[in-house]
Amino acid sequence: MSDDVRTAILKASLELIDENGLRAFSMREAARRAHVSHQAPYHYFPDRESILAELVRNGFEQLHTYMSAGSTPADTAAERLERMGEAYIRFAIEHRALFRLMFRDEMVDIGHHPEAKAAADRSFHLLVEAVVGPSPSGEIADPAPILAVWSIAHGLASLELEGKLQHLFGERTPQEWKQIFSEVVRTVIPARG
Amino acid sequence: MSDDVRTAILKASLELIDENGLRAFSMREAARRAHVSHQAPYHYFPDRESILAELVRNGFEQLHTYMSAGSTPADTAAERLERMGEAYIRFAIEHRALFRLMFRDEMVDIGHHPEAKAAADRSFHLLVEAVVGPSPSGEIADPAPILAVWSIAHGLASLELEGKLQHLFGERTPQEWKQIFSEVVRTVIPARG
DNA sequence: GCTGCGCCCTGACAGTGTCAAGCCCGTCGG
DNA sequence: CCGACGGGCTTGACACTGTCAGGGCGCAGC
Repeated sequence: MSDDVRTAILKASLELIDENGLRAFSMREAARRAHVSHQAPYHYFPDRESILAELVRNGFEQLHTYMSAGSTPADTAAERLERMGEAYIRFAIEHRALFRLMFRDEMVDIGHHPEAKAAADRSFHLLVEAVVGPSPSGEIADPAPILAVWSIAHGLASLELEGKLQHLFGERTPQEWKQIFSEVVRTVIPARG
Repeated sequence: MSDDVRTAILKASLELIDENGLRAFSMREAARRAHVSHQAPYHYFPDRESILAELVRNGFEQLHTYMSAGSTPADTAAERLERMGEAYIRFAIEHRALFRLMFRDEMVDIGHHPEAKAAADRSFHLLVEAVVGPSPSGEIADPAPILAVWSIAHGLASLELEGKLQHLFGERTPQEWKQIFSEVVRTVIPARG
């Protein structure tokens, strides 16, 4: 039964940040929405950051799903990269608050939360394989091409989420943005050796 | 005289985030460091966000200095872009907390602070000119090439600041990172038409 | 029948941003 | 010379936060 409370707290926490941004999350408000006392969350999580870390872990698992859905092995490497970049950006836009949380290390220091870190590593490994081909060993000889595709996707997603693009390029429909994103990704990705 | 208090509060605020991250900032602690009461800041700023907005404005002015220092008109366009990207990333690394603050719209909503927005726009205009050449009119026909160079620089800087690069690629010296950054920037930037 | 423990509660504390009100002192009009 | 005024800063209070301390209730096992 008690897992009900745990999942209710997580659900309430995610709703809070989805509805009103990262600053809207508080343990006491999450507890209120889960209809438990302000101390009940401490029975399942050692502290505030651990609640968020669980959301981050789930987030990276969802991101993994997005990215792997976009990469069927039959295609060329360039096409896979393009679809993976689009999937990364689509995830960011469809889960705005969660994406921000996943990359804000002053809110969740991933080094303190091994399960979240493991999930993040799995997503990252998907990207590495798409760039350099299947490589079971974790070693990365040349980071530059991997960084190039990751940076472009992450940079675009970040600038969009922080409102810099609407702000500077004017309002556009989501459809138009998708078009522009594709163009940018396609412009840049074939450039790596 | 009273400007002394104002600048002392700003100085204390910047020190706080520099020393212990964005979460370390509080009005009361900044007031304490400025040796004034916890309400003195309200005499100069309407609220907490306005203090941070002033830091953001100063930050964008510094970023503008970094970027324009890297673009002397005699060079080729590609070289200018490369140096500007490096300057952008160098600014981020030399002012980690400030850079984060400048791009966190849930901490400072730039739309509510016209002076900060104006400073941000000036930096942005520098980038636009470097990509499409001098264009006094604010109109941007094709956002894709501008977005490409901005995203790569912003993505690299963000991933570095959030600790994702050390974390996944291992520890490297700042010198090595600079080398890798240059390589990435050079890989990507010539790719635009 | 007693003990222990999982599960959840109430209560308290220091810290926060912000509203309200007051105090000190230089300036200025009469 | 004196009284009102207002800029610059203060103390006090409020609701809210995360977290520590401790209690109570119901069930399992001895």
